[in-house]
Amino acid sequence: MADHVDLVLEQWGEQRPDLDTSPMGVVGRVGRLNQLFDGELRRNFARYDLDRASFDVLATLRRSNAEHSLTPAGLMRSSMVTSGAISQRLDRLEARGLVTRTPSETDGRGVRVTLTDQGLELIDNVLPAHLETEHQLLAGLSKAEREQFVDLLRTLLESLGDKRD
Amino acid sequence: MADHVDLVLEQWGEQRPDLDTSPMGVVGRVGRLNQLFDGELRRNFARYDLDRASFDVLATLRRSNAEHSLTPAGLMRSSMVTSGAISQRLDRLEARGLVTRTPSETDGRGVRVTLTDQGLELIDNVLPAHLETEHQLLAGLSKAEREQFVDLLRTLLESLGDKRD
DNA sequence: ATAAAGTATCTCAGCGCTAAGCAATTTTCA
DNA sequence: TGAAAATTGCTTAGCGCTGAGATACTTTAT
Repeated sequence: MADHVDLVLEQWGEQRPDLDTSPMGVVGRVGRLNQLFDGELRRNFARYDLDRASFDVLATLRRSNAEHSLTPAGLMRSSMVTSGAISQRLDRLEARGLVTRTPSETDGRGVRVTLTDQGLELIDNVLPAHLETEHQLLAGLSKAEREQFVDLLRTLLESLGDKRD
Repeated sequence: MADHVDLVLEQWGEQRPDLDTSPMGVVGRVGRLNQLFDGELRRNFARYDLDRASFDVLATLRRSNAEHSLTPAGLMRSSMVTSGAISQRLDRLEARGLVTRTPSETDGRGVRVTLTDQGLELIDNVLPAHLETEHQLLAGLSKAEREQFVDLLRTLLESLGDKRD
């Protein structure tokens, strides 16, 4: 009947009854949920010597096209981190032989990042367990509730300018 | 009609039509939403030389009780970070004169963290703008949708063991 | 009374990210 | 065409967090 954020809002009601702290009920819960998700997902990744950052790169390459390749800029847009973070992620993955970097043929500045056979094998091995974990994380919601939830999340994301890039 | 995650799911549908990737529609959006929230909130905090971590500590102390004090362990439970992180956060806040650390009178191991007058003034100054920012971040949802959203978030958090501590 | 287990807090090495800045290349547009 | 602006990818200093471990104190159990 009550989660941690309910307690937080009660406390605000006592100490600062003049403020409308209800927005925290949403923003706070989204942050907390994200942290709980993250902790649970990390356990799976660790079994393959992966973290969420590496997984994101490998998964993005895997789904992008049949060649499993993309530019660093493309990876950056998809993952919402800075270009420096992408460079470093690629350094690590390249050192492990999971991706390769080759110069673009059409753009002298560009690089093409491609999943190696080993990288492809790894991500395809991780994926089923990852999806099963995510599935279990959502077990507390009925199918109808999950759909409702997705609709609300999408509405909010769109209102904040989240786009298909 | 479509956000970034819709594109992601389309791509998975093309490259791995055998997998049920629908859980990503929830988990991915929660992560993305959290990052968008975070970026927007940071702008406000920066105006007061704060980050989200410092704000969380100050706000937790502010709402906890009339003395605005708590133990490091209490702060840790509330914020979902490790004890090391709390120690370092307190180091910074103490150096800025926003909180004090005094030995507990009843427990030789314990410490009581208290908001200074300056800390109290700062957090009370930041709060209204912070709430206004959060309010605007949620402007894309109607009142009814927001309530629905909160209910779903709470249901999910409870199912994951989120408690009132 | 005392040993063992538990708790509270802190320290620190290692890690990944950001922010700022750089070099190289491509695009824009007067 | 040529200069300015934009884009691409990289480097690096600085920062905050985690994870492991240390210290000191308290509680539990015998």
